[in-house]
Amino acid sequence: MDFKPSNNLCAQIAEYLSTQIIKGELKSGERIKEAKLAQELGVSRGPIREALHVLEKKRLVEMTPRRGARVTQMSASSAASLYDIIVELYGLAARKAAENRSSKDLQGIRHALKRIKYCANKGDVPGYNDAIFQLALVGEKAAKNPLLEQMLSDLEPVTRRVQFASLRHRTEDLKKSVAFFERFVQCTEAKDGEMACQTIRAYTQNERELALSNRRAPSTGDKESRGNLTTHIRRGKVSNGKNND
Amino acid sequence: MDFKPSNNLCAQIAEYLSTQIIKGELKSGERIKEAKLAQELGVSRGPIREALHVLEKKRLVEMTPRRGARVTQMSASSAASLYDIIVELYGLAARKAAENRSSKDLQGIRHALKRIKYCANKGDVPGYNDAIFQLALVGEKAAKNPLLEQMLSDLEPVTRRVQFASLRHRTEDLKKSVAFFERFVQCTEAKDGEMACQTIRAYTQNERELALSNRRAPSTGDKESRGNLTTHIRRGKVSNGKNND
DNA sequence: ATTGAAAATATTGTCAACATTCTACAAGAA
DNA sequence: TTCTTGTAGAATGTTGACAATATTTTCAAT
Repeated sequence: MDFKPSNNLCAQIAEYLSTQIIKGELKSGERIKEAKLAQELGVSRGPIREALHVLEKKRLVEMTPRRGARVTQMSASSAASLYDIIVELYGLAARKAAENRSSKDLQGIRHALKRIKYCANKGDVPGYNDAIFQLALVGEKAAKNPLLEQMLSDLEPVTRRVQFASLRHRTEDLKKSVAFFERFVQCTEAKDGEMACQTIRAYTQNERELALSNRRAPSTGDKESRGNLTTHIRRGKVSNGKNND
Repeated sequence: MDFKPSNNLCAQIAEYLSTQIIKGELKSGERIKEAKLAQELGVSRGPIREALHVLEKKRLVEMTPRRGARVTQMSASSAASLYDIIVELYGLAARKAAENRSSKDLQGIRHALKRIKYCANKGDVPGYNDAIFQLALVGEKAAKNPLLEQMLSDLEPVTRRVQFASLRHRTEDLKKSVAFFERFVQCTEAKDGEMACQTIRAYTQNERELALSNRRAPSTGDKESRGNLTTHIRRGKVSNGKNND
């Protein structure tokens, strides 16, 4: 029922940059110059600046006072750090979700599971990824912990980035993951928080191993060679083509 | 060795507002108007805006697109949410700290413990609180997980706010906490991560009970009655008194 | 050729003004 | 009286310009 304000120029810019960083088109450690970006996007430096702050909050860029913004470095160790944390946080979320879920939450969870299975069978990896985050979303809502929900959603871009950087997700991996999710949903139906927590922890640990074992090229680029962008972001009704994220 | 750039006007403003919110001088749900603040502090709206974004990242204010910024609401349930999370996160930090600490880290940890005991014996509650966060700081560093370190330090203001909102910390509570910390340091010396984790989890759970049982008045103020401020923040070399945080 | 300082350039920090949108209050009709 | 609607005021979003600072380049001296 809540329509997007859809006006925030800075939110649009943040979204745009976020995608660029996750997909690796902006490389680790690459510098982001406000003036240049402003000119390229056809906006002023104010919104750019705010967008960079948003990305800093999501840990996709790092800003140093008089030194500007750089894309956050993604190493194997930082990926390990991330997984150490989300093992705990997703585990907590799973426990709380199983304990506190309403019947309506359960519906949403079952629906998300169905979608995951569908994509896994089809071998649709991007769809599968989106479905996973969809399940995470409804699960977080079911956990009835707003702060946790916010923290995990703040962490989502980094997680996506790590996942994108690892060329995993062969069909067999997908099938294995589906088993975890099925068990999680069973626990949630039974309101068995402890078991749900263990299941999701095991799943996340498994993800961790997969992500750490096969990673893409380091891509620690310092040069600013990146696909020249022609998509100018304008306020108003322009470039609102994709609203589903 | 790293001196603060210490120039950031917006960082100073954020620090100032942060204190105001933690101490309850800016009440829950109170609206923060950019123009008014800018005039009061004698600066432009730009830095105010950025400071508000920083506070949003630290979850002390909430910003809605065309609706401005408000001080985040602090209820009993949000305090519970917070503790659910930091039980996990501090537990993880404790385990990693015990496992990965260097001997130099151990020195810092022992030093912090000594300070905690000193303040607890003197009954110096503010000093005790600072000492606790000092221990947390060196512990987080010892854990060798930069992301965790950052997340916990982002969470510190909210934690301080919750602690301030609960009028606990009778001397007996302090003593009890000290016992936890002593055990934690023993575990860290022995590099027993599992035991360190359990200890800190138990401590945090205990803190949670204390914080939730005795809380101050709700203070859900909507009126803008607040001590008029005369401390003008200026850029340059003014108000650089404290560099150690 | 190398090193150092100083000028030149580039980039971020800050400001004041304009544009847009929300809120509140009042006036009028049912 | 109560609900709707229009207008005035206030607050935020955005912009371009100026100031302060970091980085790079240039040039001279060893």
